[in-house]
Amino acid sequence: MPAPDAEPLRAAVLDWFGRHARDLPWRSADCSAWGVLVSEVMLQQTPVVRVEPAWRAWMARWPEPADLAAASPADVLRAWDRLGYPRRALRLQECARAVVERHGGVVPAGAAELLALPGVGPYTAAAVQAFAFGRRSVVLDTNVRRVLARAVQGAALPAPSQTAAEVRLAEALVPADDATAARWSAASMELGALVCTARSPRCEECPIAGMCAWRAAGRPVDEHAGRRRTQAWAGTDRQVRGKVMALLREALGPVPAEAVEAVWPERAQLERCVESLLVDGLMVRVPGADDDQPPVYRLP
DNA sequence: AATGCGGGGGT
DNA sequence: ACCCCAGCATT
Repeated sequence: MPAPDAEPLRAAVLDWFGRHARDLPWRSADCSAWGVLVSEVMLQQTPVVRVEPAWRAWMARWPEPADLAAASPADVLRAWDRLGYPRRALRLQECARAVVERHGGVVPAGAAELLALPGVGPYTAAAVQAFAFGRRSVVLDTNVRRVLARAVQGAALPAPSQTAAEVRLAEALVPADDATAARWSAASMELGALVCTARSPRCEECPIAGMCAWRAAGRPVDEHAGRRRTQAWAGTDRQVRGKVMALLREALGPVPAEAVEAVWPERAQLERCVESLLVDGLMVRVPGADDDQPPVYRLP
């Protein structure tokens, strides 16, 4: 299964990348390693088009780890705005503080040091090594997984969860030298993002259509279809938490309990969500002045 | 290995 | 309506 024709495949993708790579700000030659790390955390489950303006504003406001480390969490959460999963914003600030405390304010280049940072997992650590430091690493995100599933494995889509076999395959395809490996990582991701897309792939524009196992097999349907149930959204705790966070972000000051309760009619669910937001450190409860006065809530 | 965790845009 | 998006932390 490890593609016998790895070299032509890599060459075609790298050549295509040279002509079609997007001009994203975190790819700029003068972007700092911290800028790359910030972009990667923002891009964890949030599309590029929504991250780009947020990243520009964020980096203008807090250009160095020490700047973000010194900010108030409330400001951080407001600047995060609607990027989603606001716990990531808190982790990014914890990450900034860890970089300052453990590494003197300089983003580390080693895999172990990167993985030890809050909010940094296998993907992000590999991405920072490649894109910030030009080092060889195995960058295996949803885009690369899909490209490899189709081109090499002949499947419509990768398995719901990442397998060890996928990591081995990806590893086998990464070029040996640092510079080419880093460029391959960006190129294979970009191909998945722009051409080999999940929904309606543009095979007619694909530089490796001629060597694609999925296309050669007649583009069979997804074998995991039906087993991919999406998480419901309407009425979930995630939706309720999102409403509470939106209220707190937009408020100028502390919010009365009554206003928090107004965002959702089901009392028990709202209480559960408020408690979880408190546990997550995404909000703070300030007791009322009197014992029988209701509390107020604010961002941390 | 499974779950929980936002929010918006494309199809 | 449904699906997807440069995942991570926790259980």
